[in-house]
Amino acid sequence: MRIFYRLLKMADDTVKCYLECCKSSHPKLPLPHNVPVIIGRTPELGITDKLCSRSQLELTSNCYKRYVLVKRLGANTSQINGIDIEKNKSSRLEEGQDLHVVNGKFPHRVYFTGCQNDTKTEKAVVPKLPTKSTGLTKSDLFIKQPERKKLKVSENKSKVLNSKIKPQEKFSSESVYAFDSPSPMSSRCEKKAESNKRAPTHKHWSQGLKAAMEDPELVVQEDEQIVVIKDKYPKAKYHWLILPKDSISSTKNLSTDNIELLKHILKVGQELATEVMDKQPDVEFRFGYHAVASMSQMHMHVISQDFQSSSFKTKKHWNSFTTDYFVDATDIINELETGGKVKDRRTMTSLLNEPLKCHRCKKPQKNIPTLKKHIDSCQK
DNA sequence: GTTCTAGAAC
DNA sequence: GTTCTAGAAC
Repeated sequence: MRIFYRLLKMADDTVKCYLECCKSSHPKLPLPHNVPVIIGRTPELGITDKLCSRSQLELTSNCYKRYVLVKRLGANTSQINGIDIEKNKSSRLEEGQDLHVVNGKFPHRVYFTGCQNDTKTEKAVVPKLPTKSTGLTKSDLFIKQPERKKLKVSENKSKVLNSKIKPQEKFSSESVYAFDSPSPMSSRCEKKAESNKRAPTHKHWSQGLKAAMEDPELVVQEDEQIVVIKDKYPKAKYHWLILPKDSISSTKNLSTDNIELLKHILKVGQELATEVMDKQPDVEFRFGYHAVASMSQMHMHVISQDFQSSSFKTKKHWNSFTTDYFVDATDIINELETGGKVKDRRTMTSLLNEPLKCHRCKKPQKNIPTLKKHIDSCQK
């Protein structure tokens, strides 16, 4: 037991957790290890939206295991990576995941710093805990936020990094979707964490696209609004993803403000497809979004309809691109233009278990190998 | 999202 | 026996 408490103390001494506003609307908020911190419609967070409860969420960090438990107390929904948190239930929030405090608004993230000796973190003195015994208020938790580094702005002109479009069968075997961007921890602490299997330093797999967006091996084109990447596991001869540079975790968080962006994404996708079809008129493309995407950071698929790829392996792969689970980009745009929001499609996940059938002739298929043979020859 | 693998299906 | 899949783990 003593060892257990010593380990907990070590975690508390060396790793600190902070809640950061993605829009920099307020200073970062320390989340002391294992101490529930309540956030909501308070002056400290700058949230005035009445749909947000004053006690919307209870956050309890685990600095040792590097995650935060998020319990929803408020009546309206909160989301982690676009997925609703049920009332009075706790969901796990990991570094890099998006936490929307209410109704897809007020994006925040958590991060963990390394040790106290780390020069990047030494200014971030963790205040005393907001317990009744300390008598401190929530505002006591706020501290001065270091100035953010300005990001480089891309050139205005669309930049084609790899204009020669080839079928996507020869990708690097490097793990592109594994998190590999710089950690805020110092190298000394990285080594320390690396040696501790129970304190993983990598981000959740669902954050892999964000790293992929910065990988020159994958990026084929970009402009000031979007990035086009090759899908690392293409499900057809041609399969790209187009992602906005602004942080938008899923289609569910879209508003009418994003209509022009969505039209731009579609236009870029259509131009890519046209480049292929000019040389191969028989190649067909679709442009769309998964009803419920697994990977964070909204992305539109540009995918040829041959489905000839060694990465296409499962019923889920097939149904995600050939049933209504694949939502045409034009449908998403229309929904925003007519209703101001995107339909909630969470119930559509059942489509992923539908029996296999050919997307052209609709003939049922026994299994994946049979389906693959069939679609190679089916002309409808 | 992928990988791995036990057990079902053949 | 081999092939295939679904679900757990990551």
